[in-house]
Amino acid sequence: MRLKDEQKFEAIIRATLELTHEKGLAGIKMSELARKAGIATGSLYTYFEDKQDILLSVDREVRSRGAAYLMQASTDDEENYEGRVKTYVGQYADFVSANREAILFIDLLQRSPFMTERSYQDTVDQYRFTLELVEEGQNAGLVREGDPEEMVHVIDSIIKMLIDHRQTHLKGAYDEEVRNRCKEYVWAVLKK
Amino acid sequence: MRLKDEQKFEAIIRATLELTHEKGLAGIKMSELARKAGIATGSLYTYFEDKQDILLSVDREVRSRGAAYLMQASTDDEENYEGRVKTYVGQYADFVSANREAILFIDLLQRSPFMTERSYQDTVDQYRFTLELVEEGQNAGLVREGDPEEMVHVIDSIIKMLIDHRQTHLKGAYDEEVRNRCKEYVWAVLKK
Amino acid sequence: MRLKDEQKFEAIIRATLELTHEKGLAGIKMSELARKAGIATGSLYTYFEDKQDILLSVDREVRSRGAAYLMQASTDDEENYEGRVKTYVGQYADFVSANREAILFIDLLQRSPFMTERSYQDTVDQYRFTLELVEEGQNAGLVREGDPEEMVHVIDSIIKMLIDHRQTHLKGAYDEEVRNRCKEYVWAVLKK
Amino acid sequence: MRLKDEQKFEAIIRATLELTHEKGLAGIKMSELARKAGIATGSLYTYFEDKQDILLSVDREVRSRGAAYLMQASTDDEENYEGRVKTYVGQYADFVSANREAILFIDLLQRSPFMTERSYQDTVDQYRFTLELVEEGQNAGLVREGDPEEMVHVIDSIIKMLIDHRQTHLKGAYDEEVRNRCKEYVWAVLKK
DNA sequence: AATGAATGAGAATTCATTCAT
DNA sequence: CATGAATGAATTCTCATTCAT
Repeated sequence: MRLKDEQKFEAIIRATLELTHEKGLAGIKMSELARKAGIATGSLYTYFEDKQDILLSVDREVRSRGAAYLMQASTDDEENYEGRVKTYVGQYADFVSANREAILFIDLLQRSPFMTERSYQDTVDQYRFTLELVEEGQNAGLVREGDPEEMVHVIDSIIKMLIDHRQTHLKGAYDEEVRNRCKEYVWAVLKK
Repeated sequence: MRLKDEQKFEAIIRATLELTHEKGLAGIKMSELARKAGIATGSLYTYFEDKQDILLSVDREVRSRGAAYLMQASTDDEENYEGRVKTYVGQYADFVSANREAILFIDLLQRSPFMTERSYQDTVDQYRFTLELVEEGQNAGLVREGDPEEMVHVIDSIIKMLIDHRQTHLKGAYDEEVRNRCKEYVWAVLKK
Repeated sequence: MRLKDEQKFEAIIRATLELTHEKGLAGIKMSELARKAGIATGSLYTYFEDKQDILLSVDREVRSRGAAYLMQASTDDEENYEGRVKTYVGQYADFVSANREAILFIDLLQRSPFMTERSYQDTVDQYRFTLELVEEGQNAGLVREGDPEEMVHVIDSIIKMLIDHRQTHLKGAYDEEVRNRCKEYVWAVLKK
Repeated sequence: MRLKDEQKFEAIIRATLELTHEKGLAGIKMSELARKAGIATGSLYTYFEDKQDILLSVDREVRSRGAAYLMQASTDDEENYEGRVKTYVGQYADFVSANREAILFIDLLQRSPFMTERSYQDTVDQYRFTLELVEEGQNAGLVREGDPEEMVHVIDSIIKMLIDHRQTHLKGAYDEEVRNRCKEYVWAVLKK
């Protein structure tokens, strides 16, 4: 797998995300996928075992890229907690905006029959940094009591909804304004 | 269509929601759907034009039932605004919990090859009551400034996330505790 | 079969002919046939065994009516042979015009898989009168030499074509003019 | 469509004509058609959209070949008009005899649920040469008066009937004798 | 008898996967 | 390796026939 052409591998991933965005998981046909990736149908099988392999590989790839991004998100030099949270939320919002297709893909795959097993741990790992930020706030008495994990999910859903709503329903572009609203709403939920 | 038996119509809708929950949209086979609904495969075509017609009809049906439920939700005799919001959120949470399959279905259908077009208006109608509640709060100076429609979506996503997280990740049943947390988080987002 | 309602039997025959005219044999659906005949689908099976039985029955019925008509065609009191031929052709043309649907039906059924066997004799019987008229002319030295049976078929096809062409392509009604042209062309073929 | 193999396209057309001849239009099954054409069922869909597309394509193909044949039919070096007509009728009869399946197919397709619309023009084009020959004869005072188009149809039906009668009813082969009879009968109809 | 919904065998169609070029 | 036509198993859909009302 993935012998010669790293570029084609990339193209297939991109095509999968685009196609999922357009027609959902159920709408992915190997022939269309190939066309979108600019290769022949048969060539898909040079890079991947079968259809499920493509989907799971895209999932893996996209998750690891997301984790990498969130890992390197820095909040260090901010003085107070609220500021650090907002900085982080801003970064997270940027990431979500830049990776809407990937996020949708993961979301759909999660609840699909293609997903045989998916360790819950994966998801936890991904949110480790956010989780720690929330727990720190709780320890400092700045954040409301409650299951931090649940709170992370709520935060996550708020940010995704704000960005999706802006782009899908209002046809507007992601901008500083949405970014700030993410910060506001998240902080409203967190603060004691 | 739908000549004889209202019960069969119902059975098909129920079977569609169950099957979608179990295997995703792509996993719906007419034969299995018929078996689950307790009728012959061919009979599906007595009630519906084709597969897409089934899915779009289920979508329509489920949406209109949701809208009907939310319309009749009463908050009248509560004295103060906060109390009325929380009563409403509680009812909303009950509804979401009782209709998870339907909500998943709508969500998946949205991005699927079966969905040709979907007027945004549909969604707005559904949220009319919630929208009015938010606007009332803003007029009374009790709710934060901001696009009320966006706020409604945020509220919606918070409630759905809380319930989904409890049931999917924590394998817990929906109960008074989750219900209360919905109220808390929503109020935190709304209040000035 | 054909117990109570002779009228329904008639209606089914008429519906079959109409439907065949509109969509050909391949386009006959039991449900549509029933609707056109003004009865329920299931009722077709009260009058006929199955689909093939309908088609063969219609064939039998229509043929026997045609034969009856042609049998009673009279040419007796005309003085000369040419006049008798033309009188007969006129009557035959009237018949063809009045029974276009039935004639088309027989024609299509002839070459269809529904027609398991069809004794050649049937056809010959039908044309007996015409045949005798031709043979009489040959014996009197008024008609060209040649296989009389073949000649009858040629005459038949000329008349049908003239009437069909007028009605189908020219959208015109059958009238004295076409009737006369039938006589002319037929006599041109026959006369020595 | 029709990307690779012109031969397969040909095979499908041939198979369609054969199958129609054997079992009628209603008897054409995609699976059988594929078997007869020597390809897999699914491959039919590489060359054609669906069943209707096959039938209409065969119709188009067969008509255009017929038109091409009749176009190139030469009558040039014959001295007199009668001779030229007879030469042409002979060629026409050869063509009809060699293409009975195609002619049957067109005839059946005409009145079938597959035929949506069929411009009358198509047929006229096909007969252009015959038409001109008749008109020439009329102008020279050698051919009877009358609508030339109608006359062409009559001629056409005579030739088809003669050949069909010989082959179907008399089980005889097409030969010089039938060919000559075609000439005789047609000339009898035309000549003034 | 009449009705028309229900049935399911069978035909049409789709599409992941293979394979000859 | 790349290609895209070919394959046929799996699925959707049709419709003659049956049957409960």
